[in-house]
Amino acid sequence: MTEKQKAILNVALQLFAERGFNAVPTSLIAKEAGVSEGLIFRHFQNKVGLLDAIMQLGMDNIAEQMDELSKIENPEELIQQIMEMPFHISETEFPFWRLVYSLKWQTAYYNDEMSKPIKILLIKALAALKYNDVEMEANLIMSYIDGFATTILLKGNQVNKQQLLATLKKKYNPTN
Amino acid sequence: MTEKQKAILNVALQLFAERGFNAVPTSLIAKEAGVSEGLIFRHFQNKVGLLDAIMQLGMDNIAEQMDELSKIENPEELIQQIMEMPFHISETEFPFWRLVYSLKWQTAYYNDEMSKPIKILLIKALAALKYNDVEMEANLIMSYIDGFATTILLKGNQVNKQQLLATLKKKYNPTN
Amino acid sequence: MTEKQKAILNVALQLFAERGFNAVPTSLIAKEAGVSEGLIFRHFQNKVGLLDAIMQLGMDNIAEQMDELSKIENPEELIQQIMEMPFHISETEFPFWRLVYSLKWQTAYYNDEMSKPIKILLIKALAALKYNDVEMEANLIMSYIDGFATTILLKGNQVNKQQLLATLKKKYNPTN
Amino acid sequence: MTEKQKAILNVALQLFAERGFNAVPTSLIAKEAGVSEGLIFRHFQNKVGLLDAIMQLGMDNIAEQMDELSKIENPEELIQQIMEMPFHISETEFPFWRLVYSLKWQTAYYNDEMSKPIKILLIKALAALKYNDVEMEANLIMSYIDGFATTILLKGNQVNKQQLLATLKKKYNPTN
DNA sequence: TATGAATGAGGATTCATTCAT
DNA sequence: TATGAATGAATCCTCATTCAT
Repeated sequence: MTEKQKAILNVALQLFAERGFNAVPTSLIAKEAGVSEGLIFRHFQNKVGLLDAIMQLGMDNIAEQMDELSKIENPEELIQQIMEMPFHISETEFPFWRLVYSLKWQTAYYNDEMSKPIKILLIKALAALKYNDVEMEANLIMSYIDGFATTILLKGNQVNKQQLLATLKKKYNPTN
Repeated sequence: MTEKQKAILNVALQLFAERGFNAVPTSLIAKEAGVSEGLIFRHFQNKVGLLDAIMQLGMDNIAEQMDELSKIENPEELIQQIMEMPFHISETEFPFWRLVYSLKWQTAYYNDEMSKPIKILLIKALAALKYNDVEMEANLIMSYIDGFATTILLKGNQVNKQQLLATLKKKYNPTN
Repeated sequence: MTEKQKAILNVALQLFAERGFNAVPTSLIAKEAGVSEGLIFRHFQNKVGLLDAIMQLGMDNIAEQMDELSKIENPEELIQQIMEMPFHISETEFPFWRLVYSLKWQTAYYNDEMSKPIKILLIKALAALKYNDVEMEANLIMSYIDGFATTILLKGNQVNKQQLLATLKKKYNPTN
Repeated sequence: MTEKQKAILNVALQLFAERGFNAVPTSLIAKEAGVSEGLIFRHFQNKVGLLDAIMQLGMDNIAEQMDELSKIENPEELIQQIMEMPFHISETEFPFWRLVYSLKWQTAYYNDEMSKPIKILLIKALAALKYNDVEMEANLIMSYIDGFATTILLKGNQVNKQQLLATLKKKYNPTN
């Protein structure tokens, strides 16, 4: 991958995340990335192809994080870690996750591809803990996660992440 | 308000909610509403004006619900009712809430205007219960709400709302 | 049909006939017709839609001429008239026929839709004259017609049409 | 001429003949020929240069056929041979002749360069036969040729060439 | 109030062509 | 000789918006 390709992907991710996919013209991406508009199409076929490439890259990163999580053997610990995920999103990952969440609301694209692997891990851990309704409990936790992710991604530093997490930890106990 | 105005507002709401504001051309709204393209602009000035009108109408509805909530005097009961709000969104309100949530992700428009009155109510109730960090606790609950709203609005009937609510009720106790 | 629609159709026909469909940008059509480029697409959907409209109009005209021809009862006379068709193309019909012939060479579009009704008439007349191989004789005459049309449409007034027709008439006798 | 040059010329000829010069992007030629896009321009300067090279090659081939024809001393025989030319186009020459005929209809390029040498030969033969209006008779025959070429190049094997030629031979006698 | 023809700026995409390697 | 990344002008088309009726 050339430097210019990387520049396009980076700039497009930032802009899509900030303004939404449909609100960003390819001409702006080209300008901000310092490349000709034609180059976007040469490398990614069309605007959706560019989005696909961005999502693919992001999913590759997630795959690594998933690998880390799946190494955790204690189910309680695993559930805890999964619930804390939104709190550990790094600055560099913010744009990607903003994009993922904004796309959720446009039926046309990627709905919840992104969350499936997490849910599978969760279900395994919950089953190990002998929950009655594993599916429903997983839904509940996934909802929590979506809620925290929404707050953190949208409010940014308007909210004290560490304190919020502490409050959550006091309250939530997976085994009760 | 004429029948045609209502038709425009209805159709626009449905389409904006399904595809996102930017992805819906005014020409399509006109066609689906059975009116001329010009009429939209005569009534609402421009596309953003149409969105404003939709949001205003939605907020008027919420105001009524707020009035109901603010009549609850028991703070625990109030908190409970607020947390359950996403579970009580009626089918007819789905498009409006989908629109609200999708707009959250596009910095350009309405960020959280919509949630402020709820948060204020919540803070009052939490203060009455002598919470230490009222603001943080309110943030936590607002996150929960966003999470459940996301699940319910996006998954629709793929998820069993009643069961999910029951599971939540077992777990969550505002005073612990 | 508005004046502007007619202007677009006229200008497009002239330009397509002169330079070929693919070599004419819609921006040029708009400019020459004195309309905005958008109007072309509003009325004809896309560039091919514009071509379709032009062809449809032309075919409607031909239908009238076909009606005239089909009234001729004497088969020899009919064949004679058909063979002379290229010589009677009026100045105003030139662009249309140039377009028809130029499109023949681009497999993607209208191949010989245009000539079918003529061939059918021809076959009927030849059958009435008890030809052995009616189909083959029709092919021969259609080839002649294509040849004369090619000469007349491409050479314009470089060639003396009347004299050429006279020479042909001396030579060709359908019944020999 | 390298293999790659030949590949470019071959592929370009096929594509130009099938779809028309303007409808074929150089990128497609490069891809189908298995060469880089830049190579076309290194060898042929620009797209028109490529067309020129194709036409030149074709004309060189025709020159050979012209030499053969010009050896025929009997004028009646010569005229006969010229009229039969379209029937003797080999499969491999089809694309070239299709291209020649399609270009006739786009004023920008080669008009009838290609037919001039044939017409000269024809005029010589007709003069030898003491025709009154040699020019007009030549035009008539050239029209026939264009007509048969059109039929044969466009209808391909939908039409029985041998039978059509036989029918023509029965009918046409240059000296009547 | 309502229509729908018309506009023009801008959007995605294509394509001939250049150039560093 | 050959590649393929890169360009930028041009092309088809969309869309919010205006305006005469």
